[in-house]
Amino acid sequence: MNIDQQVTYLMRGTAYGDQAMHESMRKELRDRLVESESSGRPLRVYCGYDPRTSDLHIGHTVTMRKLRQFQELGHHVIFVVGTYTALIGDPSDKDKLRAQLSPEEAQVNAETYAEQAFRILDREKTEVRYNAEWLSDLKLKDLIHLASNFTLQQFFTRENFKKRFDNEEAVYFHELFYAIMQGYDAYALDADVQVGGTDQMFNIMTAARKIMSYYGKKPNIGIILGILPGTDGDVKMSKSLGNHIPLNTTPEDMFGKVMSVPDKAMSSYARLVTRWTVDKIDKFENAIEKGELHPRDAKLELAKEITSAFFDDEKAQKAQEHFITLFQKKDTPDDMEVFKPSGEPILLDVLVDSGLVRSKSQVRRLVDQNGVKIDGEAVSDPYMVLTPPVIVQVGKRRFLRVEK
RNA sequence: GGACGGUUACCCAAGCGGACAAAGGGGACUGACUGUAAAUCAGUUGGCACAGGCCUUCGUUGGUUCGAAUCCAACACCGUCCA
Repeated sequence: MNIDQQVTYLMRGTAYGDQAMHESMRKELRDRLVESESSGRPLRVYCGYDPRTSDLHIGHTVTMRKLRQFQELGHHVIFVVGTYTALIGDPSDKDKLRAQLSPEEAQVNAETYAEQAFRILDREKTEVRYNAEWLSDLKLKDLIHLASNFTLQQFFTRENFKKRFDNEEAVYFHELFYAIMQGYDAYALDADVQVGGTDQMFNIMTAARKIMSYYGKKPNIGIILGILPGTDGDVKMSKSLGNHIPLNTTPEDMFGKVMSVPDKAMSSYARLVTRWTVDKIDKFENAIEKGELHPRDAKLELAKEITSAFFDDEKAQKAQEHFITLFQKKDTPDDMEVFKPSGEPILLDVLVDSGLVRSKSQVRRLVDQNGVKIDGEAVSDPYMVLTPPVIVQVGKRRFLRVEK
């Protein structure tokens, strides 16, 4: 790739919400890439991750994929685990105070976090750092100096703080440190580029750049990426909103969850979580728009790519077949859980004992709603005695093979 | 330190002595439909009991009352304002 192609590649999926800012970042990135090429010094690229959770979803991987791209182009990637910033909790994307995390919790999460990240990043080429390494050494006077770069007005023009302030909700003093600490990370790492979501705009574009200039460094370039919507297609993917696609799941589940994303969100998914090139994405979108590609087939393609990116081609292929048998042909899947009842195989007990349904009342409701099928036939009596081997289906996608 | 306000099911939130297993919304689940687990429409959403019914749940503990999510007291936690 030549420099301009690299710039296009690296700017893919970015969202600055402001054309001028986009242009200036594009230009700075280009200059820095040129400089790197002539000096032979790879750029130092980093992104920080909050170890608040260890259960990653594909929304978290948007930035990782971007880091991976830098890696492919030969730059140095630093994966920063915010063990120290986690003591505060990023207030950026919340209109509520976040719970603080103990150092022990943060550490445990951090390890599983990094482990999952290597499904995307090249382990050999990734430097993992914990920001406690440098932040815990800061003295009060350092903090005072750092803080002197910011005004309260800057913080309170940020929407999330302003909203809380106006609603007379608590805004804690320590929350203001978050941006400062993150800015210091960039300085301590001597970063050329910092990657983050649009919710990190202030932390990256204002805090980090200011602090770096303050210490006489060249400010880092912000690669601000769009936010991946959740499976509802509207709001940011997050576990607490229940619209997430976890990384630690089966290929079948991941495939199905992508299929359940509304059509309107397909383009965000294509840009943010696939390995497709800019060209490929353009073609993909055009084909849908012109009606050459059926939205259903487009989504199948998307789901397959995404599943394959996190697993592999073979598993993605299987997941797709599984999906088609189950939902398009409405057949039963090949592999399903097997349960061997201990006593008399009464339907009600089998469903509860096998863990397929939570309670007996729930089973009765499902039976009333025609939601329970035995070998494809809807059941009306929850007390019926099964004659194994038999296949019990609950709803559309829960199956159980009952054997003797 | 003072003055208020809050704590309700998975989440948000109404209820302010009996009609409360507790409105409404979100989520989730089921069915119909379809292009999919999309959209739309309908239903379900504490547990046990084949029904009547029983049991547990409205921050905690105690009290008032025939009867408490609702009233009182203490405690815990959360918040706002004043100092």
